[in-house]
Amino acid sequence: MTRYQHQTKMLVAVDCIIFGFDGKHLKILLVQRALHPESGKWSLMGGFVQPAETTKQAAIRVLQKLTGITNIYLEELAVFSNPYRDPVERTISIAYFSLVDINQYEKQITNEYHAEWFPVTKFPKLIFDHQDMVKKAKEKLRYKAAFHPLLFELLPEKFTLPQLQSLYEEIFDVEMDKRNFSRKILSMDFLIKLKEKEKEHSKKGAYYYKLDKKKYKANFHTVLKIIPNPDTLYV
Amino acid sequence: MTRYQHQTKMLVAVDCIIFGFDGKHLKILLVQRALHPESGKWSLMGGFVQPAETTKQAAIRVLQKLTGITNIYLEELAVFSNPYRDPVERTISIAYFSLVDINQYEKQITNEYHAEWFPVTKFPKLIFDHQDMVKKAKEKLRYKAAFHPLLFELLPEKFTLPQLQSLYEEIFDVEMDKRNFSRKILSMDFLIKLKEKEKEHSKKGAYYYKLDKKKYKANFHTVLKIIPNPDTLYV
DNA sequence: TTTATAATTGTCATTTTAACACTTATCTTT
DNA sequence: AAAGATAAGTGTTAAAATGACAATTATAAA
Repeated sequence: MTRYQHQTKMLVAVDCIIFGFDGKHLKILLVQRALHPESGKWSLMGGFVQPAETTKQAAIRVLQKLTGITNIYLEELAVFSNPYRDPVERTISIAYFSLVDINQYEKQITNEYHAEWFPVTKFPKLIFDHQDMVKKAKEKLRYKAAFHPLLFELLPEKFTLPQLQSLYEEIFDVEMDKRNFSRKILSMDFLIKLKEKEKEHSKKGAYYYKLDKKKYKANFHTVLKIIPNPDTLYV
Repeated sequence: MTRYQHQTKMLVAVDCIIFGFDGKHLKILLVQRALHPESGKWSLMGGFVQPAETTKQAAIRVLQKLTGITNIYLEELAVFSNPYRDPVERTISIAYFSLVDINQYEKQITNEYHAEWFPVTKFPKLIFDHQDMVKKAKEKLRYKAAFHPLLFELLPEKFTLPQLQSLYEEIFDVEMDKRNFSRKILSMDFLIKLKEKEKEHSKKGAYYYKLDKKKYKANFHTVLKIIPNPDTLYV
C-alpha cells in the first residue's frame, strides 16, 4: 500500500484545563503525574492519542479515567507544538478546556481519584508548558465570557444571581453593580426563576434560577456585552 | 534515554485556508495537489510538520513555498483528527486560516505558482476533509468579524468605506445601511481619511482610508457590534 | 424585639442604535 | 455644453440600552 515516505511521525497528546466554579471562586483541576519523567509533580490531565480515536475522544477518555467526569462540555483551546516541549520525545499536544460545576464532582474527584482543585489565582508549578496552557485557557475563558452566555456551562443546574455575578467578577477581576448586572442578565430572557431559595450564604436567601434551554439554544447567539469595558481579551 | 513505550506515533500535517478579498468579493485560495493519492485534485495548501518546527512554523513554510506569500496573519483554526481522514496513513491535521489582500498577491500567485483563487460561494470539490475545514473557517471568519476589527487584516493598505462594507456584507450575506455602517466604523476612530480617491468603481470616486495602527493596537479590544443581529455564529 | 447580613428592586440622564432619503461629484452620452 | 447616469456621501429622529446611583426587604441570630 502507498505510504508517505520520509516523513517524521510524532506522538500526539491531549491535555485538559478544567475550570470549576463552586459558587464563589474559580478553580482549576490538577493531578499528580504518574509517568516518568517528572512523576509526582503537578500537571494537567493528559494522555496520548490512540490509533483509532480523534483528539477530542482522547480528551474525553483521559478525563473520564482520571476524574470520573463524563459528559462535559469540552472545547479545543490550541495546539502546543514546540519541538522541545517534552524532553523525552517529540510530542505535540492539543489542549482542551472545560467548565464544570465543582459541587457536582468535588467529593468523587478527591476521593476516588488523585485530582485536586486549586484556586486559579494560586496553584503549584506545573510540568512542561502546562503553565502556558493554563494562561491561554484563562485568556480564552475571559474572551468567551465577554461575548457569550457560555458561562452557563460552568454553573450548577440551579444557581443564584449573586453566584453568577461572582463568577463574572472572578473571571474578569472587576466589580460590578448588582442592579445593572441583574438587569442585563435577565433581559436576555434565558433564565427561569425558581421558587426555591439558596440560604447558605445569606439570611434572606437568594432565589435559584435555571437555564431555559430552549430559549438558550434559540437565541444563543445573542451578544451580551456583560463587561462594560472588556480589556485584555484574548484574540 | 527514556522513551514513552507502546505509544503510537502519527503523521502531523498542516492545512491552510487562505481567504482573500479583491475589493468586492471574498475568495479562497486552492492548489492542485502534487502528492499521491488524489494527485491533481484541488486541495488546501498543506504539508507535513518537520521534526524541528512548530505547527505554525510549518504552516508559514508551506504557504511560502506554495504561494510565495510571506509575513501574513495566520490563526489556528482547529485540529482535524478523524483516524481515517487520510486513507493512506493516520495523519492529524492542524488547520490554519488567514486573510489577505488579493490584489497584493494575485499575479504572483497565479503566474509563479499553481494556486488559484475561487469565490467562496463556488469552488471545486476538495480532497479528504478539506471541505469541512473550509466550512469551519467560514464560520470562524463570521464569528471574528462580528466582534473584531480583525477584518482589517484582510484589506489592502488603502481601502474605501464601500469596499469595507462589501466585505462585511459578503461575509455575513446581509445588506447593510451605508449611513449606519460608516457611522459605526468611523466612530471607532481607527481610520485615517486620505486625500486620494478610488475611481474604478464609480464616477464620483470614493475616498481611501488607511488604518491608524497605533490607535488600532491601543484600542483593538473595542467591541464592535457591526452586525445588527449576528446569526449562525461559530461558537 | 433588635440587629446584622445579604438580596432585591427603580429612576434618571446619557449614549447608542436603527430606520430612513436626499444631495453631490464626476463621467458618459447626446 | 447640457442632460443623464452612477455610486458616494451625509443628517435627523425616535426608541432602546447603558451606567450611575441608594433605599427597602427577608430572614436568622442575638
